[in-house]
Amino acid sequence: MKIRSYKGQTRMLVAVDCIIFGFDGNNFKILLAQKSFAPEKDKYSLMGGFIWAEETVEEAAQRILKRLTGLEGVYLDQIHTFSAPGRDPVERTISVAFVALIDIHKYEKQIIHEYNADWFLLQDKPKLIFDHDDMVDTAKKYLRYKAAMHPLLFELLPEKFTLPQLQALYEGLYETSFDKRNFSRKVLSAGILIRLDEKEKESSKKGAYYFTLDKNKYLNPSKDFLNLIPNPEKHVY
Amino acid sequence: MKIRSYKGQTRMLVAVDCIIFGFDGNNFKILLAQKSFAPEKDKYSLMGGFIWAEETVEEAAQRILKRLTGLEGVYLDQIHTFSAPGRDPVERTISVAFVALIDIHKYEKQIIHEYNADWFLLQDKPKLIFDHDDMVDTAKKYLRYKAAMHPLLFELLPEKFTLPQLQALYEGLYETSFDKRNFSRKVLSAGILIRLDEKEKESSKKGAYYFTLDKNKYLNPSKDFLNLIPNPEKHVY
DNA sequence: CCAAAAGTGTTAACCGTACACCCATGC
DNA sequence: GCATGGGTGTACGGTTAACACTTTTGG
Repeated sequence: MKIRSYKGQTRMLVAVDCIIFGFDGNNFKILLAQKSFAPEKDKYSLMGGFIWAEETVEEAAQRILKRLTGLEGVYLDQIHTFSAPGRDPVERTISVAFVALIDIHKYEKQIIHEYNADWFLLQDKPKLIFDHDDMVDTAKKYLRYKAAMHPLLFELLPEKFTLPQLQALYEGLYETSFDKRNFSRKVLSAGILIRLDEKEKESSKKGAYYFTLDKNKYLNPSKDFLNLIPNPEKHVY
Repeated sequence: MKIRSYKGQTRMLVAVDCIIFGFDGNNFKILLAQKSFAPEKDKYSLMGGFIWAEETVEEAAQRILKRLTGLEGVYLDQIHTFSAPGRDPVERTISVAFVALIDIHKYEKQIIHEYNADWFLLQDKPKLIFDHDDMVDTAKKYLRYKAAMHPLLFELLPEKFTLPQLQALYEGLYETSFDKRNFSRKVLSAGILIRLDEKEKESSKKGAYYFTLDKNKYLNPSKDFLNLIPNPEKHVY
């Protein structure tokens, strides 16, 4: 007997939802969409959508990000699949959650209004529909966990950035503050930054040197572990 | 306009697959099932199944483990969702992969033959159907990654175990060997083990003390990070 | 000249690793 | 009594973290 079909099994909708993080220089932000139709009209949700018949969940997430930000090749990590039977009251839907990290300056303008989307401070985002608040919690934990050892937060910064900006980014994620001498020594000893001659002069009289990522070393890291966070057990999970 | 249904979207099957690890005292093993029906007859696969209409993927994984091992409350981590459109040639199926850690001595007997299941040495498992080899690779990486900092490998050992057994377990996972003096100092300083008076005398004349987990401290770890692996960057990812 | 932020060096504590010998027992 | 595996302590080196002053320049 050859099985050519799986009879009697339940088919269901499969969606992806993206927790899109940005950093404005001082605070972590998250991109949320306001639903324009019932039954969730005016409520906020993550950016998401159903997956199509001929694409993977990763492709679906990239497609949705392209549509909402105009951006291709966004940094994406699949983090968890949410499957409670009642999570979408309309119809059973499984959702695969992704963390997306984008440079907030590049995409800010095109998005807002076009899709009813808005950046929110992570700490005062509105309550979201379905289990999207759980997804955001999971994403925050994931990001803290992974960033303690992997250099992925650079995805949130522009091409050129200063050490004080980078430090503010880490301090924002872990809601703590670091000694700047130790921080700069550590991050520079990782050997993935190149100092430019140019200085950023907006936020101080003296000006801070711009740095840029050494793409070779970043993409082929000899040492994937950064350890920028002292005492990770204080902050991670 | 109220939306009461999602029209025009593709419904699909959702499955779970479990990468079930065991440790026989010397080697890591993995539990595989031999398919008894076409079109994959005689080929090996992971333990899995479709999820039902009224359960989460976690519940489905527990249900399948209960059926195949008789065991409830097995240690389970959701690791990744596999969604390539052609991964199951019969019909499009999304699969959520789980790592399961079980005490091989407890469940060995009931399983074998009942479900055409068998333990294989991880290093010489047969080729598996679909993308199950990818799942096993992902699971191995996940386990190395997580075990470097979290005390989860105890799930693979019986109630009572010796330090040499515990060390062999870690050495097996990372395919390396550790200095036993450093290893025992580290693991004991974590404060989650209780030494019993009893000794294990099978594998040596002198006998090795049995230890057991301090459940309180294990379940409410003050310090979740073990750091049993020196130079994690050598071994992890 | 003063305020504000950037940049830089030293020291002490701790952690990680290497390393070697004695112990207990069954044969 | 000897072979086998179990158990233990020390010392060195590297890493981490704590700490304060000088530099630059716009106003």
